[in-house]
Amino acid sequence: MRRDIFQAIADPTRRAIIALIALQAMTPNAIAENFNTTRQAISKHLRILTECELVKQEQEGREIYYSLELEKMKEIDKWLSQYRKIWETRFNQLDNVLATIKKQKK
Amino acid sequence: MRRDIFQAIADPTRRAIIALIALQAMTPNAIAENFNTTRQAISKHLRILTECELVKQEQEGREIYYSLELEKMKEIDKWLSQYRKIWETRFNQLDNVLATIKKQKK
DNA sequence: TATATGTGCAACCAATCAGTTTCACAAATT
DNA sequence: AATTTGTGAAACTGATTGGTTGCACATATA
Repeated sequence: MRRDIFQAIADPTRRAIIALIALQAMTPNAIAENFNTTRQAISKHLRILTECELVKQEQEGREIYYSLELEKMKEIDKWLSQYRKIWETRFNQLDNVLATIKKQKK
Repeated sequence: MRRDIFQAIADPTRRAIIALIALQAMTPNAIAENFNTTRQAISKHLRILTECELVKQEQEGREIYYSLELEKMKEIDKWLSQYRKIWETRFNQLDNVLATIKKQKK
């Protein structure tokens, strides 16, 4: 099933999961311990995150380790970059204005 | 009303609105012309975007101009930066590995 | 082999969401 | 003064969401 990354990161619990598994892979049970919900609710969140490939799984015996797929996070960065370009340009323009003012003062 | 930015950008129509008004302020009518929905639906999206301060309004007679609040977009960038840090570190680590391999070849 | 453990899936439910239609109202135009 | 134009708000609707409970099933452990 296709999934939208932006819709995936819209939920605060899912963002917290992402933060948790960013540095080390974790099992659903271990992840669920950090939240005030059932294991099944976390399992559903993990399914959504996996479906949009923000998270990958690795089976190890009966345990499944979930970890962050950083490559996919870059897609958000890519989307954001078009706006970053704008605010950097505006910042430079402001910089020029300030430089001009400074010059005129001299 | 408080609003979550991530929930606001989850909707594809709202992301399209953001893209539209990123470079120039626009009225709801002008924005709605670009979509296949009613003006009222766009009005609702604009309300949500305004509530989380991703978008600001400027009244001009009976017209209201909506434009992007770049400052707020930076909050997404800030959230993303913790993960950018990780992928940059990993990239450098990979870089070191490659450098070592290259050295050994010599 | 019997039991415990780790996990995903399906069915259900209340809440929220995105959209429509209808209305209200102020500012511009005739 | 009457009409048109630009807009937001309210009420309603079907779809989606996040959560729960109950179940199934494979892998460990006793």
